[in-house]
Amino acid sequence: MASNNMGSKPKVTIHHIAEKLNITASTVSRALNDNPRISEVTKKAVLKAAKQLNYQPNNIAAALRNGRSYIIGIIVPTADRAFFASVVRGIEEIANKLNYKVIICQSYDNYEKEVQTIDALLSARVDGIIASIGKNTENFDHYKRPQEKGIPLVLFDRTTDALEVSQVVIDDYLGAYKVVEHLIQQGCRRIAHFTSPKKVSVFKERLRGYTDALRDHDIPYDEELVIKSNLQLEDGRESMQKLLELDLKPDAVFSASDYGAMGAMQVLKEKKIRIPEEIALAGFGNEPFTSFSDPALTTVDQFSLTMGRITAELFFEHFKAGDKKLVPQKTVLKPELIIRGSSLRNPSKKK
Amino acid sequence: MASNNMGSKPKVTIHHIAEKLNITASTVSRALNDNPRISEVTKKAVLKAAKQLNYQPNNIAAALRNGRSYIIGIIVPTADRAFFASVVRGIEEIANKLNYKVIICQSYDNYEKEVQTIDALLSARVDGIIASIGKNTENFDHYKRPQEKGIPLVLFDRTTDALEVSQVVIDDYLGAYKVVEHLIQQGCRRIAHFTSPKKVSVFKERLRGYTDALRDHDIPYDEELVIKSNLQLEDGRESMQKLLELDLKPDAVFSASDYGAMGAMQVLKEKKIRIPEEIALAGFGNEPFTSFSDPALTTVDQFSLTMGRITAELFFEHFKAGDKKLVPQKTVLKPELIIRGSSLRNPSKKK
DNA sequence: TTATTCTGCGCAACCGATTGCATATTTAGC
DNA sequence: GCTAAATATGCAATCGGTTGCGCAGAATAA
Repeated sequence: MASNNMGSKPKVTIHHIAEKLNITASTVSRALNDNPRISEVTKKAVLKAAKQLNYQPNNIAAALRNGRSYIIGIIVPTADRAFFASVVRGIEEIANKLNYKVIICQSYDNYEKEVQTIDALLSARVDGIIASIGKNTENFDHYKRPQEKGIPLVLFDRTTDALEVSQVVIDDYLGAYKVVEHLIQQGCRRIAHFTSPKKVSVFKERLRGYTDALRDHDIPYDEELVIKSNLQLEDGRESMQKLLELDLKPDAVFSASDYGAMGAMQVLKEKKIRIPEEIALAGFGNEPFTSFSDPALTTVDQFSLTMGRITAELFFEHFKAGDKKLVPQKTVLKPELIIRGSSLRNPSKKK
Repeated sequence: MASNNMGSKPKVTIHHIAEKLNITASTVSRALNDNPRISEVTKKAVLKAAKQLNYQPNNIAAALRNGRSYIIGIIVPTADRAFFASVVRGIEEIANKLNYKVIICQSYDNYEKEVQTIDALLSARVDGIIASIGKNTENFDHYKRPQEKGIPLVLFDRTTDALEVSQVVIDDYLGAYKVVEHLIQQGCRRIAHFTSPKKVSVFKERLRGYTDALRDHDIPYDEELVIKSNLQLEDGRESMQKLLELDLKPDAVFSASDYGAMGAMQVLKEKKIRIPEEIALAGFGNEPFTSFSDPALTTVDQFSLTMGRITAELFFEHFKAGDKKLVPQKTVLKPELIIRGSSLRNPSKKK
């Protein structure tokens, strides 16, 4: 009855189990792994002894021997934005089912940090990396390193075609196109757009969707309606104010981020400009708050949870393929336009 | 020039570096760790060779040898709620500075999953665990295991006093008290409260704050004004509807969660009941969306980022203390009342 | 009865880095 | 010029499982 775990670390290993049962560690190891070459009797005895001794397997030792850690690394710009948090959740869900754990790393959109993180994950001997590239990253060499080391890499959302890797993105172009088309259908003709100066593909694609939709509906592109900023709440406010100073004011604003749209909404409400009658509003991302504003914000849903799951699944495909490298694959998810009060000029339609 | 990393795993180890330089692995190891017993000349040579060979340290091997993984495990109910995401971010920030990585695990408020997670983290040989207890957990034995194994554990937010562990919480009681006091000052007398039936301390504390504030201001406690639910958006809607069916309707609602409050707000707006004139509203948590609603929601900020940082710092204190176990310590953060339009009946005050 | 195939388990090397304890070579001390 | 103290590096064990190979004894086949 007197257990001798007095200090702090009992450190029970398979050798202790072996000793207790007068067998070898090999047998214990095989028994614990349910190896068919071990008799049922022995297996039961081992399991029992393991429980009695309060044995805790040491994955580190196993990982060293097998070269497999059962951990995958995730790199996101920030973990506290709803979109990334959901993607991470989706990834974790799938990973867990396969007995994998995930390490979360945040790059904070910082290039150096991103490079270091790759290195750290490689040293931690993760079995693979799933990442979303930081806003300020323009050189992608560090993303080549995992592949050189033979560990799979999959990118999501903020990706690049400069790398030969599989990626999961939503069709930002299509999402933006749908938004603008919808605004046009609502009767808007001077549609402004908030975009980012950064070379991030998602914003470039949204801008392209915007311009193409205009063109396809014979609406001239007006440069002064396209405002570049960091797309945060405060930026949205400033951008909206700039627009209101124009001689020819817009009758709609499509922001490439929900935060920017919220900023615009605040300004419009302060100035008692009616939404959507005078100026319609739409964002992108379907952040949770968009459904709570008044009017609720029209936006584009990115299926973040789904994106996480699909990314993880794609990752494991590559992982299982192992050496016989799969051809990089680009999965494009269809976004969904969420029409809400901020852009719906004909509420009578709502029966 | 001809590198031979043709297959997939070059597997460069310190032995290869040693071989190349005609020294031993011991020396390489010491050189890489900047051990003073190694000459500068050798160190430089080692570093150079390491770079040439594209050497990647294997932390797993080091972890096995030193019994330190430089990884800490975090258990949260869900990673995609703003509050937890921010706490995680705060923890990660501090951990990273000390060269630690974090593994995120989600319990999904599921007891079994929580137990399994503890076990998985223990097997992964994390250097410590930081956790927030799931809603449905009523037996805490699994949280005793890390301590038995000598690895530190710190709890945050959803904690329990049934365990001898350090914890970081906000003063839910005080936060609730302040909210109710504020509502009373705004002239409200029939203040309803949305709470949870679960045995989670945070909700019990908020309820206590509510009742005490009423008592201290000589307002009778009315049981029919306290509605129990899961506190999500839909629950908030239902609860609000119940309240509106009362003979004596409330003139304020204090929800223990922002989501519940938003649900209530939706119902009130649909019924054209003016907020805050007829019914004032307040939530708890300062979720990002609370500032975007119209009217913006009065709520309580929990300083989630700060909580994460403090939790991590407390954790590392314990970690450094090591065997000489520190006395469990409870850090209570002061929450901040954020007064917004949903409860401010005297806007003239806003100069 | 002898040859062959299973079964069940032990032996020992291995994964890659770390470190206490030598050992060899200088440098310093007197 | 000889011993003591540094200095720089090597040796070998260790962390805790895992696994290819081998070897008994039992079961089956011939």
